[in-house]
Amino acid sequence: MKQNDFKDSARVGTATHKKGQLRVAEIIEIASKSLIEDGYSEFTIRKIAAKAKMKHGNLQYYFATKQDLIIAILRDEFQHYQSALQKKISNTRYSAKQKLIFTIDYILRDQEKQHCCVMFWELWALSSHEPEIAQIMDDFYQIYLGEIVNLVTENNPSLKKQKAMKIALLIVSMIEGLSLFRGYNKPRRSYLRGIEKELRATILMLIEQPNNK
Amino acid sequence: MKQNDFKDSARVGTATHKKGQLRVAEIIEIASKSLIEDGYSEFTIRKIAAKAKMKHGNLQYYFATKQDLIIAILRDEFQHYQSALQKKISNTRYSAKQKLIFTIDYILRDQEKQHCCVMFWELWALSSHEPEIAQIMDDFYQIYLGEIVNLVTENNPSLKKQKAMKIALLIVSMIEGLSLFRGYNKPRRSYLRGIEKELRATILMLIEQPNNK
DNA sequence: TGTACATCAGTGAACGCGCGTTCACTGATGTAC
DNA sequence: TGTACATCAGTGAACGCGCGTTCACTGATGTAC
Repeated sequence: MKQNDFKDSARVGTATHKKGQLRVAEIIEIASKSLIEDGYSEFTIRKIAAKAKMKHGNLQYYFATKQDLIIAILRDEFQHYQSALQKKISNTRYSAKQKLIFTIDYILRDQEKQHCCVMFWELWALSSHEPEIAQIMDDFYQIYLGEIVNLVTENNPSLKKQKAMKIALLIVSMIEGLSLFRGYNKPRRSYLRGIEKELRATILMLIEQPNNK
Repeated sequence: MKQNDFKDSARVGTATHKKGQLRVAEIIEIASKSLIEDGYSEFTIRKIAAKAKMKHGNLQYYFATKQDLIIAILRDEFQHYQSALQKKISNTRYSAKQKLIFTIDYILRDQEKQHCCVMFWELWALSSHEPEIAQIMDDFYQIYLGEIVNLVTENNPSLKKQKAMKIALLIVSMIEGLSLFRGYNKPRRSYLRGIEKELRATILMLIEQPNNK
């Protein structure tokens, strides 16, 4: 069997043996780190192979094209965010309000990390020219929004569904937009001091408003 | 005089004669269009020169390096946004509240355009690895925020400065974040219907809250 | 436990290509007199 | 108005480089008997 039969199959990046699986995970980790730290213009098969201390021919045994690799990274990354978020929210030890606050705080803490910020910013930019990446982005935000909608209705059951979704959308927009100002490496301006408290208060205000639809 | 004396000077992209100035403007326009439509990975000196129907040697007479060109595009672009915004806001025919609403609506309308969306998304991504671009981004948002702070305090003079700035920051974050959901080419989900009205109401609610700092 | 064999993992070399940049040169344009 | 000359604008060819991808091949590993 010639190697490019492998490429043509849907099994790209999905090794069957343990060694291969570890290798795939290793490549994804190193490649995503490289993307974050060096930026997309330094994101090349050859540079990543070098960082992973392997020949680039070998890297391409696992990921036949550069596109396959970047897709794999993003899929992996946002699956992690998704499950971390869901795990946080499904924790039943807390009241609805506590869960809301804890979730916001968790996202805000994550948002300060280089890895998280840059990954999202790259996702947003890449999605405008790569349909497959746009799909990953859409999938992620549908789930993210869905979780926030649940938190919103749990905190104010009187809200109609459409209203709750709009509120959730504004909350998520506000949080994502905030990353542009308080994310990694952004200047620490005075008005950022206590912005988290202000954000929490605004979110609660949004949720607790009477359903005047 | 050798040509690269020109490159070394600070006059890159600033032709002295009319013909050269027109050429610079033409290049910037074509290059920014190219960046928006084809994406950053297609953004090369040679491709842009071809689109401008000139030899790439000639393009490099005006912009000595690729970096110079992208910087010039972004500077030019965000200067336009800035002056358009300021022009909108400095219009004194309207009341404070009208100005606020009109400004929000103006930004939201702009946000639906491919050019605007993609330009911002590229800016956000590029700024995390290019200090000079990070500077352009910071400059722009400082002015943007400043204008919104003015609108906020005009609409509620009782707000203390730090509070007004926090409110402005949340407003801008919410608007910028919304571009991820209602921007160019994003799926038209049902909860997006009327989100503009919801946003306006939320912004007014934020501004009109008593100063309980 | 040993062995034969299929598949997996890794190597090394080559390919053609487009890239950014340099540079000597030419032709066009503006300006000083 | 004409002319000489400096500067501006544009050409064409070349450079070395790193890129993504291909492929024949080898060595390592797992599995069936």
